[in-house]
Amino acid sequence: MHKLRYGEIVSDDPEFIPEVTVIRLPVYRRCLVELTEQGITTVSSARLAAMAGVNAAKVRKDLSYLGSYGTRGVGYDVEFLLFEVSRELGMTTDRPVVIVGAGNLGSALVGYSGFNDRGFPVRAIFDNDPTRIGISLGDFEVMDLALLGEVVERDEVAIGVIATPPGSAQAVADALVEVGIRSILNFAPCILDLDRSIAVRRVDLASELQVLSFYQRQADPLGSQ
Amino acid sequence: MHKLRYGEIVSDDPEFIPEVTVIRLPVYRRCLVELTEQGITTVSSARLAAMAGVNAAKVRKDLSYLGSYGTRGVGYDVEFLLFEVSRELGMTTDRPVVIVGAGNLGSALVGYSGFNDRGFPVRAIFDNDPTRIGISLGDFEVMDLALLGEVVERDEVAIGVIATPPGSAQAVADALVEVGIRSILNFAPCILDLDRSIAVRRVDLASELQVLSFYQRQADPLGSQ
DNA sequence: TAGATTGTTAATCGATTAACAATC
DNA sequence: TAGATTGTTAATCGATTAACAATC
Repeated sequence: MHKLRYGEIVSDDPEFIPEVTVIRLPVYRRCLVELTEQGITTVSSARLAAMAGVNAAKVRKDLSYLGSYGTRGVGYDVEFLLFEVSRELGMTTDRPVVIVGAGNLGSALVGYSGFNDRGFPVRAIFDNDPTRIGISLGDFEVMDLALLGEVVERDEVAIGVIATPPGSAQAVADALVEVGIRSILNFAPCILDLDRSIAVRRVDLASELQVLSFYQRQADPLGSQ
Repeated sequence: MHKLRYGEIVSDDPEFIPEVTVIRLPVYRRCLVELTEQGITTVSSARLAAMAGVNAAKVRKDLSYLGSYGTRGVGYDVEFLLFEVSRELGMTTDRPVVIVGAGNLGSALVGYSGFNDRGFPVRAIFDNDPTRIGISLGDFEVMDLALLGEVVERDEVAIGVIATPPGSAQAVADALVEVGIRSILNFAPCILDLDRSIAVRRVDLASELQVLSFYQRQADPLGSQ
């Protein structure tokens, strides 16, 4: 079977799911979890759309990429759809995570329960600064980056999180790929140059604030010049 | 003058900049900062594109929304373009920030230097849990959420950051809007229901991991079922 | 002048959404 | 059966990008 690489465009492949749809799947999933908690067993595309903040046609189109999981005249079975979306997102198995960079952000992420709760258990946090190695952060002790390969192999780590300053991010990314990591979540404000087969998601907190700042300036141009 | 609201589509307005372009401006800005640090004074769209990980036509198109700041046959003056992009992003003035929610994530964000460094000084962190109020976090003491309005007015706070569990996020968002905040960065994994005039950016760390998990499952379907 | 590179147009591509037949 | 709602098609909309005249 042909295996899709991250970013590869094969829109006539029957298994192809557009990236914009993939990005919305976690939103739908969260809505379905909420419905389950409320004891609601069936949901229409209109209701799911209202919860997710999108329109109903988009929900139906997005879900149709996964299969025909709805029932005409009725809607979607919440439990079944939640299972299918979770499966599509590869959440039937845990994906262990390591964090590189034990500064403010890394220290926070290592203690962030949202990862563990959703099937992404943190296995270790690394740094290359001798003054940081050995420090205790909750249940973890900051490890020497030199031990990365060992931990990744031992704990079958699937995802590397980069929480270093931008200057070190590329070297860390290369090191992660070197030891076999294929998926990277990058918090450093820089663009990583990696093989197209490596999946990278970037989260840039300052960029988000800058986007808000842009719209604030537009809304009130005089007060902000 | 007609003032653009967040999300309002007025593509024939000569001042209109597509949101996709706005989202890329911080990336270009960071590249320009890097070029400045390297002492490079002129840059072509091709070089800027390579740094930003996009294509040159997109760079030129994006920058053309801001004005004609390049010189044919030469390129863009780095310093001048950096100034113009920064101005467009409303970065000529500081935008004070408050954080609501003093859990793991909020505690980390309050100490994250990336905010302060880029013109978004954190002014306070709030919680409504009596066991957290009064706790010291670096330079800050966790404040009672009841004092939100007072601080926002006194410090002319521009942006509210929500770092609460999803269950409290909507109430916190309503409280922020109530005291005059028009821009919100939401870390809670939920969709906020707010007036369209309020600019909201959502950062969902678990969603990002789920997207990576999706592509990992596609790359290796057998090992991850 | 010759070479380089922008700014912009127009073509292409992909995403969104309205509409409706299928069907529960 | 009548009403509801999906799944999918086709129309629309917007974003990307190739191409090139303008011009430094």
